Amino acid sequence: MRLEDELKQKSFKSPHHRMIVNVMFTGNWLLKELSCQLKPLGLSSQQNNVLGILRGQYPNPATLGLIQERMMDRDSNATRLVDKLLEKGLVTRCQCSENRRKVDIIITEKGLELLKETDKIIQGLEERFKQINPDEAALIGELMDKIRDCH
Amino acid sequence: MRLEDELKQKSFKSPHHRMIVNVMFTGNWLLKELSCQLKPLGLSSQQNNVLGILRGQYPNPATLGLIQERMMDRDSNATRLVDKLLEKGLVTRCQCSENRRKVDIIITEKGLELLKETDKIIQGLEERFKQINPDEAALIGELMDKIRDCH
DNA sequence: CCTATATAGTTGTATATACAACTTATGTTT
DNA sequence: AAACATAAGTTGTATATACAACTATATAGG
Repeated sequence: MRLEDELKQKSFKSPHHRMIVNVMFTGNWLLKELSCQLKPLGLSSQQNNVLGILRGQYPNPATLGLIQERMMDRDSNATRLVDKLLEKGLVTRCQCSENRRKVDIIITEKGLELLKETDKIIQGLEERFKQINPDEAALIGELMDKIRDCH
Repeated sequence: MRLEDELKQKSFKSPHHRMIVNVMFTGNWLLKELSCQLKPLGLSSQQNNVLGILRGQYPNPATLGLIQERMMDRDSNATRLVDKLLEKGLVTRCQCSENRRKVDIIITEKGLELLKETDKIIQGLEERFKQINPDEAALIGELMDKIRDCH
């Protein structure tokens, strides 16, 4: 559906205005599609994001700082996200012996297993977008980079 | 900055995967840019969104239902958003006499004045994206529509 | 009419988010 | 080595969000 129909709005002031609103709207739309599919697994999109980062480090530990700088949404509270994952047994956490200010966080076997499920969800999402061909997908990616490159 | 550098990640599994992550990331990034500029005016982006919808109806009233179906984020609680705007004197609210289940919400003069300020902010944002030319902006808009058009 | 159903908002609650203040540990000066 | 500064996490709190349950009004059927 066109953005104008989604928002029941006749038009936008300029192509740039329409672009800004549409990227925010579509980003949020995508996030909700994803969240809603992750929910049955008991994961929020942010928790899934953290798990993915931990898998990237596996079998090495990650610190909260490392997690934070790689998260999609930097402002959220990594400590409490990790708390949640800990409760579910998806990660382990212990004080780093070399630098006791740091905490070492490692994804567990159970966490890795769960990620296999979420991988399938992401893959399902990708397949849902087959009306977008790979060239277009790449183009969209480049254009997004370009939007953020405005200083 | 490229998405890979933002997230300190080497690569993505496919152009589609990169697209999905990049649209979510960039949408959120845009939202924060906007929110952070609206904050000095004491408005959240959602409150600004509602005010804009009310201006679209002005001088006619809008009901909560109408607001809800036009909001960028439909799941948020329109009642409480309007409460906030009411506290700030930016809207009036009264029971609709023809159908007493409905409430008529109208933007006040003060609300209209404030929107002039937020218009400037949006315009400022648009100008920040001058590295994107109007054709590209239009293209991005169309591609966003296409992403959501996947049934 | 009286009951059932649908509509329009409101309220409650659990969770999440944003931001600032606070600990604790390490590094740096003098 | 004491004092100060910085770094890495944690905690507190106010606000926001998501979802479900609830209230009040209106419409429709028997």
